[in-house]
Amino acid sequence: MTIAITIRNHGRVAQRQIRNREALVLAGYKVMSKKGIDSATMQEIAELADVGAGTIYSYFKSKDELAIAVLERAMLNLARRIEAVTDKFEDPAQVYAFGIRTVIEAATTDLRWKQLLYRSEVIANAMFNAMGPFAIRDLEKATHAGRFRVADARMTFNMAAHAIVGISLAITQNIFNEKDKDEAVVRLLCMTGIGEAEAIALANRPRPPLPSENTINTKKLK
Amino acid sequence: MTIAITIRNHGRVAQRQIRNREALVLAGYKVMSKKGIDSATMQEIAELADVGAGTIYSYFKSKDELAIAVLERAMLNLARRIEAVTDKFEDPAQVYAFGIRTVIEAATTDLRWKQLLYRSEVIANAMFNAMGPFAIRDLEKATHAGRFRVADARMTFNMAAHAIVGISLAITQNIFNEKDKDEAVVRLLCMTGIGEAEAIALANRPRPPLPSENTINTKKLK
DNA sequence: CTTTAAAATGAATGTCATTCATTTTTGAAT
DNA sequence: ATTCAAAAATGAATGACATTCATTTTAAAG
Repeated sequence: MTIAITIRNHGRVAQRQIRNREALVLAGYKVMSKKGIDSATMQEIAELADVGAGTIYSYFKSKDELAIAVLERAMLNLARRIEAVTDKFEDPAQVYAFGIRTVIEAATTDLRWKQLLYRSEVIANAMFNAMGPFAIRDLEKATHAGRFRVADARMTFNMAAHAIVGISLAITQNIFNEKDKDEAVVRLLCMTGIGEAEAIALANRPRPPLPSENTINTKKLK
Repeated sequence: MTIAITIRNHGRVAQRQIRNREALVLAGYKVMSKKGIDSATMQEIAELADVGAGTIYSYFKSKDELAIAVLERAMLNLARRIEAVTDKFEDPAQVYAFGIRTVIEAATTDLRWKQLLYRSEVIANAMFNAMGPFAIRDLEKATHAGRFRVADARMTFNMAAHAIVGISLAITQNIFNEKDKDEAVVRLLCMTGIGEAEAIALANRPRPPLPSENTINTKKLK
C-alpha cells in the first residue's frame, strides 16, 4: 500500500519536473540564441519561463549546465532532421558527408547558432553528445562497408566536432570565406582515412533539402 | 629639431611599454597556468607583476586579450623548441607530424597547459596565430614535395588546431585514454589527404627528444 | 626649476551568478 | 473538508570580480 502511494507520487513529481525543465531549456534557448550565452542573464531566462530566478537552480547546477542542455537540444533537433533525409541514402559514407555539411551550413547561416559558437568547447561537447550516436554509427557503418578507414569512430567524431565548431566560428568571423565550406568538408572527410581524391568526390555529391524545423521526428535511433 | 625630440621621446615610451607588457604577460602566464584562466583574478596578476590593477588595462583591453597574449607566448615558445628539433628532418611531412604529436603531448602532460585548455576557442586561436606560420609552412612544403595533399594549408591547420585542443581536453578529462594519442595523431595526419595507411606509417616514426624549456631559440622564421 | 603630457593607481562601480531563509503548493491521510 | 509534512518555488541578499576613472606620480623637455 505504502509502496503504491510512493510510486504514484514519484511519478507525478517527475512528470512536473520534466515539463518545467523543458520550459527552462526552451527559454534558455530563446535568450541565449538571441544574445549569446554570456550575455544571457539567468534573470531574463527565468522571467521568460515565468519562474523565480532561484528556480532554475533546482533543475540545473549552474548556468553552464543549462547552456549545455540548450545546445544539446538544438543539436539533437538538427540531428533528427538530418536523419530524416539520410534515411534514404544508399552509401553510408554519404550519410556522414551530408551530416557534416549540413551542420556547418546551420552553424554559419543560422543567426541563432552564430550566437552560441563563442563558447566553443561547450558547443563541441554538446555536438559530440547529441549528434555522436548518429555520427559514430555512420562512421562505423561506412568503415564496415569498406568506404571509410576509421579505427576509433568515437575519437574521430570527437575531433571532427571540434574542427567543425572551429571552422564555423572562423567563417562567421570572416577569417574564412563562405565558399571555403566545401574545402572544410573535404578535410573532415579526409579524417576518415579515405584520401583527398575520394573525399572531394564525396563532398561534391548533390544534397537534397532539409525538412523544416518544426517537423520534429521523434523516431528512436536504432 | 622638434621632430627629433618627438622621435626620441616616442622611442623611450615604446621601450618601457614593451618591458612592462612582457612582465604582465609573464605574470598572467604564471597565475593563469596555476589556477586556470577563469579563476585567475586581475588583482592577483597585477600584484605579481607589482603594478596597480588598473595598469593592466593600459596594455590590454580586457582579461581575454591578456589571456590571448599569454597563450600565444606559450605557443610560440613551444613552436620554437619544436623547430629546433625538426630543423634537421629530411621529410617535410615528418616535420608536421612531429609538431602535432609534440603539441598534444605538451597539452596533456604539462599541468600548466591543462589549466588553460578549458577556454578552447581562445587556446585554439592562439595556437593558430602563434604556431600557424610554422605549421602552414610545413603543410605547404610537404604538399609541394608531393607528400601531402592540402589545397588550403591555412584552413587545414585552423581545423587541426581546434581538433588538437578538443582531443587534448578530452584526454585530460579521461574521456579518452593516454594511449589514444597515437590514433589522434593518425587522424590529424589523415586531414592532409594522405589516407590512413600512410598516416599510420608517418605517426610511427621515432621521435627525438625536445630541447629544454629555457633554451629560447630566437631564430627568425625564414 | 617649471611645465606638460603620459602612465600608473586603486578605490569605487556595476553586473551578474548563485545562495538560502521564507513562503507556497502539493497530495496523501484522516 | 481539513491537516500536515515534504517538495518546490521564490526573490532579496550576497559575494566575486572585471572594469572604470578621478587623482596622483613620473619623467622628458625647455
